[in-house]
Amino acid sequence: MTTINDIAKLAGVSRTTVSRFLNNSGYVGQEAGERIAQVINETGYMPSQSAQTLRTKKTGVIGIILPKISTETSSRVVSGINKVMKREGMQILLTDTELDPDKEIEYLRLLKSRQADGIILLATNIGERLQQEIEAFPIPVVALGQNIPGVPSLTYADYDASSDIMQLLIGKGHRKIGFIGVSETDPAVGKLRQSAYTDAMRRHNLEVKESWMAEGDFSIDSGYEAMKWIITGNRSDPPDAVFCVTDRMATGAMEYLKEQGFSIPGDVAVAGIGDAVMSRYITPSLTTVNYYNEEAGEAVGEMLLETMAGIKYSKKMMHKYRLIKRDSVW
Amino acid sequence: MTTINDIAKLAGVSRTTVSRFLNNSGYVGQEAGERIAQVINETGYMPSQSAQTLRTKKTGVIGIILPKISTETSSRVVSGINKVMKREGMQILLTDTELDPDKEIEYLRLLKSRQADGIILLATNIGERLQQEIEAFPIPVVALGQNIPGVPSLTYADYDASSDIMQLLIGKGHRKIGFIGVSETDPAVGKLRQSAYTDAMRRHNLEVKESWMAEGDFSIDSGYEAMKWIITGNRSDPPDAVFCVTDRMATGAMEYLKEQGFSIPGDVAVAGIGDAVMSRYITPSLTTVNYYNEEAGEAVGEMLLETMAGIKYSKKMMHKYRLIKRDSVW
DNA sequence: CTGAAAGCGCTTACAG
DNA sequence: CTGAAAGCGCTTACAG
Repeated sequence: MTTINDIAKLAGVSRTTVSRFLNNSGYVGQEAGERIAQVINETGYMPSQSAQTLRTKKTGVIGIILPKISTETSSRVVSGINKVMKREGMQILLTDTELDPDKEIEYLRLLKSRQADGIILLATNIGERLQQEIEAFPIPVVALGQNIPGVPSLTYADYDASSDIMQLLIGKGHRKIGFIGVSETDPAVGKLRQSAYTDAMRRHNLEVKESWMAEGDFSIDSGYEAMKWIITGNRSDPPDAVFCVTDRMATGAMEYLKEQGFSIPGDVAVAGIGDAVMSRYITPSLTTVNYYNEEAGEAVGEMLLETMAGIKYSKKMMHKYRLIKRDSVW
Repeated sequence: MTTINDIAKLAGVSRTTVSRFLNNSGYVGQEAGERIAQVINETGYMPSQSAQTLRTKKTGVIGIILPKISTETSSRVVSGINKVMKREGMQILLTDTELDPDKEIEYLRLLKSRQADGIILLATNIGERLQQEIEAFPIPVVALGQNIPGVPSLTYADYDASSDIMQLLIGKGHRKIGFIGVSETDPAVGKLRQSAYTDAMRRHNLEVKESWMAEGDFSIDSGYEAMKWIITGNRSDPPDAVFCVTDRMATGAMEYLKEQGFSIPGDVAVAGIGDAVMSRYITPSLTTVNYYNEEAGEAVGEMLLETMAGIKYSKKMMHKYRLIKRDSVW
């Protein structure tokens, strides 16, 4: 590999001058500059990132910690983050916890060792240890999707969006509303969305039956199983609507309902959250809420940039969302 | 940041010894080792990657060049690659060309400057310049999805899979088969799949009507428009089946057909390629072929590892696939 | 306008 | 079993 020394020699100047030329810092004589430019061109020289990093402490890389790489939400978010990082000439280092909370800490450390300039964390839980780790962390961290104390966080409007869904369902006359959620260890998706459900039911004096509530694990299959469990357990008194905290689980739930001959939304209305592409094309199309994940990615990217620039206040923001009424709810 | 010098001082040894301890190279006294281990633990010390890289020329990072980040195929592939790279303790640097061929070269150079240990290229085209760039490239490159001359490549069985689809359609008695493809600048998806279509038609002495063939751009909408164009242009003699080279375009095509009151597969059978999750849940469910993208990602990851290990033969492999018969074809 | 020198944090012969 | 020293490829005061 050609180094800055080779360039200097070939151009007949010192490497100091080459460096100045490269970084556009300080004066470089006209003639010298031209010779350097030429040599660089001929050799296809590229400065060594690791040497630069060692000196400047800047890698030009930010790390993203994702719960799961191959998910529609993740890829939309990454796409948004990528958009702003590209603008800044920064690269992205992807990291995937596969939903294992321990890995969140592990990757935080890894990214530290790789000297990421900043980190975007899409946490699924926010335990003690995680918070401690971040507190003493030498690298700017921002969170997306979960509110982490002391960390600039961009969250989705989980409670509000869920309330809107419930409002819609109740407004349409549904009284017996089931719920398919996920584990409450996930504050945003698990707790918040469920609270919105129970709060809405109570606010309208509707019965919250334990047997109408089931828990899935984000997968389509788990939605199918959850729906099955609810229906099987309430043969005589099935719900007439079901709120699923995720489009994928809603898809599974619909699959079961259709198999069993329930008409949607005639017998049972169904609503989800997330606006997966699929939701528009299944039959009936799914009523859901769009979280503008890509824009959220951009926004959290900007937050990170600001934080990296030294703006230290702990910013909390909630991202916009939009209720999308389709055919699975009348 | 704590450095190896801090650790050495705190443990009362030289940094040479700490380095040996860290890398498990050469002898380290029992007692010294224990002290070092302790100090490292207390400080949470992590060696600086850039310093290590500068010395060893290994970054532990591989680059992936993707046509588009937020796509089901991409995320499956990345997930597979990630699986094997994680095993090797390597990180992934993601790069997204947004379907711009110039960026393929740009990112190749970028990854060179970042000293990626290897590169996996998911090209969409394979122009002159790209090949030249790779030829003189100092870093191992492998390709997925396209066969690049002189480069170890793992390709999908585009021709065979498409032929199978056509065989199925023809076997079911379809004679007037339409085609929705993509630009032929894409050798794999554009050319190969189309060749399989025209070859199959000719082999069975079926007419290949220009007006039954349309071109989309991978998007659902473009499938919709392509189908519309075909139907509109053939009012008196519409095809009774259509082969779409992509599930997303097939989804759009079905959407249009359903809107227009065609029954699927009664009036028009539809088939795609890719096995998007969605394909299983739309109505009717879509006949398609599964390319095992995640496994392909693993396989190409292994190919890269081998290439990095110095195995230089230009390996060409074709990945397995599976025809999935569902309800959009009788 | 330009260069010599120090130093970033490691690893690796080499010598003991 | 351990350490001193050189060097990886840069950038950045500093001096001229």
